[in-house]
Amino acid sequence: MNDGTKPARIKNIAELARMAGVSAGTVSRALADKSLVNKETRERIQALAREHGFRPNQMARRLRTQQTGVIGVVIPLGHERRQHISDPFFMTLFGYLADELTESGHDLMLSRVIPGDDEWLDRIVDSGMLDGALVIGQSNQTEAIERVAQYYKPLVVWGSHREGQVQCTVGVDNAAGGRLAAKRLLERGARRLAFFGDTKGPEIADRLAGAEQALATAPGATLRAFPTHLASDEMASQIAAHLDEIGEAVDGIVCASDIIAMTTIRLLHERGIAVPDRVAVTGFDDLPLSQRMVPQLTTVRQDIAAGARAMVDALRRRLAGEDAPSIVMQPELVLRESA
Amino acid sequence: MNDGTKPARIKNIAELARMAGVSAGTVSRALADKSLVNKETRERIQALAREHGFRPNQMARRLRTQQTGVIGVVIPLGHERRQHISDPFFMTLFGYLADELTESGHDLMLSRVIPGDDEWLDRIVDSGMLDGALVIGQSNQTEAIERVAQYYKPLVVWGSHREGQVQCTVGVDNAAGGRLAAKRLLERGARRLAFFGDTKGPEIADRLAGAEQALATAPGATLRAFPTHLASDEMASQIAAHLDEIGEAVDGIVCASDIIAMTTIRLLHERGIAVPDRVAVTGFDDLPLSQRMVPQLTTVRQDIAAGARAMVDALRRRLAGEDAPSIVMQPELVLRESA
DNA sequence: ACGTAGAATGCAATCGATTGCGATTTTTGT
DNA sequence: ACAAAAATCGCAATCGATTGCATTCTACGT
Repeated sequence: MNDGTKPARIKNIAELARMAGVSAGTVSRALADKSLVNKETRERIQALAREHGFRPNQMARRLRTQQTGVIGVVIPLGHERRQHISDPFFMTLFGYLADELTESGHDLMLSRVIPGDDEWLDRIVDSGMLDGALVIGQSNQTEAIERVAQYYKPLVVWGSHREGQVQCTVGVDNAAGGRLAAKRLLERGARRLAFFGDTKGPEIADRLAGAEQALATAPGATLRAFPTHLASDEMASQIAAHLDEIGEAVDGIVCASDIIAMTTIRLLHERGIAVPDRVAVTGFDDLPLSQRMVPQLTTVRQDIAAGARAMVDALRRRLAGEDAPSIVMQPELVLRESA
Repeated sequence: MNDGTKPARIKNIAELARMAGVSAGTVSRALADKSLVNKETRERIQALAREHGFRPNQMARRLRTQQTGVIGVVIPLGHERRQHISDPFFMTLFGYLADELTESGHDLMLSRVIPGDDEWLDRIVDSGMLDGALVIGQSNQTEAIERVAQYYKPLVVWGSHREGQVQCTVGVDNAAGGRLAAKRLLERGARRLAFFGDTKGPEIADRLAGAEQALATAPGATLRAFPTHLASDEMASQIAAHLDEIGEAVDGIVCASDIIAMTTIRLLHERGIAVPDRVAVTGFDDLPLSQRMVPQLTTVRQDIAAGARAMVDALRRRLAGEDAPSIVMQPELVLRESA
């Protein structure tokens, strides 16, 4: 700004080397601060680089060193095309993952998946741009993931763990979570339950299965499942339709996510149906917003921060060549006002 | 699976070339599906590649072609270190950006910024890994961004536009938004206003300034600003402290974000203070959740999807060498229940 | 049968940084 | 003062794909 001689832009190490009167190799070593090169020249070169704002080309460095420092975060959109990525749960998990990964010096590349393609994950992990990959949610792509997991080690998946599975998953016991929610409703005296959620992916399917198991303890109780999307616009109208169909016939609703629960409560409120007095509602996830709403949400807590830590930890181990096993976390019922 | 001869893993184009009995160059062209190579050999090579699951190394391709197909999305954490990234507004914007960018065939790399460093943005844009960069929020880093914008063209920033600024920004007119919110409260009859928000970044500062301007139209009205963080944990206790300090002395609150508004309403509810009857509250952003809460939030709408589109559009123009100007969108007051 | 347009492929340079190894200089030991 | 050890530094190969240019081969016209 204050001196007219703006330093010429340097485009590569060779050029800097010429300016400094040394070889490219020396510059490379100097910039890496290796003790192999003389302290004085090292500092001189570093100063020169700083002065000209030179930074070595990462692409070349990565090609040569064969490691990228980049972790891929992949969100499969098997069903529900749009807006999935805006889902607060994924976003929150993603945020924590970003925190953890940047902390350990990794960059982070986001990929959404083009549905209808069979080799999406292969393409991502074989691209040679990634040191490892994190898959957020299995959607309906469990087999595709399983296939890749057989040959690609540094891969960790958020989702349900099935017996005999090769892929390393981190997630809560969704069935247990479903049981907790339904049990709570039954204990409050509800007998005619509904389940709102899309069971095409294994995770939500497990939650429904858990809720059904809980019924066994309460003779005469019933449960009916209503497919409900996560994409926010359709969700509201779908839920409205469900509520109309249900009428007075339900006194407890197990929702597959906090967002569904939130919308359900709002729609019940519009219809003048008191929550939890006439109908009790449970959520799933325990997002931050669930304690900020009115009424506060009774929900099944997944510890997202802990989950993110576990995923990154497992990935780190796998990057180091160890063999990290799957982790199944136990969900926890958080009692608040809605049920 | 059904045949024991698992195809050997191919690691580069040269190897595939040897197998196919052609040169590396031909393989490269065949994989790129160039008509320059004979249709038969082309298909033979493609089939061979598919069979062995070979995919060319992106790092090498990018080094050679000098373009990465990757757009950096940068979130500066000038103040408020932790959890900023989990802020729903940023996350929502980020989600839309991801949608837009993947749609146009770009990958997307996320970087959070190490505060206290002066050259964070230089490091990112000079790394040679990015075709362009999107900065989400200026925080208190406006000067650093401005400096980089002077030499790095493919850069678009979400935030406030100032006169004479080089950086290309996309954002709403925050002052106008602040005016809208305050005006609404005043029209409802409120006279003693409060503003909840952290004015260290230019965006929130503009909102406060706008609210103050609106006071001029209402003689005798007052406004007091209370610094309020966005990071969710401290926010609640800060707001609680503000409410205690305020007591009965306030009848309208302009909140700098929907999240702040949501928490404020919840805390007012706990204290038995009716919203909007005793105290009216406005939000800012119009996040999806603001229409899902009880009471629904009266808020200043930023069209996040349109903003994301505008950012990507400006970036695309800049990548093509054109000179896209800043965009200031007009905010819109959404009347619902809270004010 | 011969020259030549045109199609198909090979050759080798290139992108920019890293690094093993050898060459040169400086320092140390006696 | 001389040999040996240590400190510096340069050379050149390497990572893997792309691409301009040269070369070979085929086919066609006359």
